[in-house]
Amino acid sequence: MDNIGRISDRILERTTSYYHFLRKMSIEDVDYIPSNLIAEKLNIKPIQVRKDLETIGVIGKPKMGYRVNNLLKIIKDFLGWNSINKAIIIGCGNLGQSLLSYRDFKKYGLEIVAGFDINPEVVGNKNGNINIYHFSEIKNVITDKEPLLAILTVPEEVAQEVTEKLIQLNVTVIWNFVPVFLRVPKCVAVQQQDLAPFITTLLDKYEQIHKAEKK
Amino acid sequence: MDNIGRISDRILERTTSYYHFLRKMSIEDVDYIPSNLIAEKLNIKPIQVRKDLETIGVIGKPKMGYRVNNLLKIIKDFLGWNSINKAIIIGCGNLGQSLLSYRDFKKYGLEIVAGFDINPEVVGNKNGNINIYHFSEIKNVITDKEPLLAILTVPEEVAQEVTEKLIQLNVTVIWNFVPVFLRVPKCVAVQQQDLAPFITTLLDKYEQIHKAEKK
DNA sequence: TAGATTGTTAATCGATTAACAATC
DNA sequence: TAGATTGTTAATCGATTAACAATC
Repeated sequence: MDNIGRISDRILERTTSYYHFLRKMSIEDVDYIPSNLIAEKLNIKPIQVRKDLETIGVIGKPKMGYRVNNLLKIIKDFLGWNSINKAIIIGCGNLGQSLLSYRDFKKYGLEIVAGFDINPEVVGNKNGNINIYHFSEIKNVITDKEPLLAILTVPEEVAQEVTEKLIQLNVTVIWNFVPVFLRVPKCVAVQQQDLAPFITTLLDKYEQIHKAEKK
Repeated sequence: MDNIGRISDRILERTTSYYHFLRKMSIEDVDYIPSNLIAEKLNIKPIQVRKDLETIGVIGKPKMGYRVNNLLKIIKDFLGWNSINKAIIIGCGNLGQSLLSYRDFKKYGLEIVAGFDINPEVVGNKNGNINIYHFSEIKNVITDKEPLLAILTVPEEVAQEVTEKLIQLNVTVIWNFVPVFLRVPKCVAVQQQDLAPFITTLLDKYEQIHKAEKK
């Protein structure tokens, strides 16, 4: 998490996929792995793997490849998975609940410390050991828990309003799962989490394969 | 959905965000909008907006900008949101259920036609009007409904096994929400849906803003 | 007509790939 | 030593940005 700073999204994505693949290799007790094997499995070029690993700061051994466990350690560090940041979830409907109960966020540097909703059927419940508070209590909970970021999973109609409340309470890092455009000042970091483009990408991949087969 | 075919992910993402923003403008009865206004709101350069719109195939009017409703129509078509593809969801735990109940997939070209699980508490239930079947029935249901793609939301341990079953049943388009590396033949289109890199990106954005403020 | 904004052509920048020398 | 694979330096490619002419 040091030398990040305008690292391209593409490297981050590839690095995450290296991680998943290497974890598999580690479980299978593979000790060293060469770039061309990683590349082959992930369907990219070996030179790209080597370039990425260079960026990440891994050193390999000629003739051997890279040490799997070393790689895993450095990747985790590079992706910031070794430091934990506190998050709250606003909106505990279906999606909010499923993120609340996703235990693995901790692996990826995130700890969910509270949920919020206004539905009386949900408020007061616990998901694991995470309390779901009424949204009106948000000020106190934020003062208490000091979360760095908020995950937004509210209905479209209230997304903007909730965002403004968050900013007012000094939560300026927002992971927005609502498919809606948020107006925020420049000091606020918003990550728009939209599933829609992935559907298009996936169907496009399918068409490409289809086309190639016909030839 | 015509001239797609190796359109970059970056354009798809930006186009989706144009869509959300323009929908807002449309609701506010804005008729024409110039590229520099879109750019300003989305924090990018006007020339990039114009280049993207050119790629998408929109024609604007000098001095006026682009007609919002026309833009929305063309973007929807470009992103393939006007044709509907059938999908099944494998694994109806928390995440699977929340995807099942996400009614808006239809807007983005996807219709969920069935869910599958092995948990007796879940099998036989309905989510909206979508049945959840036992995984053992998958062959019949696929024959019946003919889905193009499968959404994978199963536990890590069984992801590979389930994938192989799907391929065997000729479902070769897979949207994988399981943070695990899948081995598949080249004729299968997999979209790895990993949330982890977005956390890193978001925290990175935050740090960049922080750094900039200090100066 | 003058001014604003598009659309096109060219320049720049960054990311990917290639070539090859270094090293185990 | 010979061979395989890394790491480095250079070439290519694609995406972004700039400059400006076309047009309403």
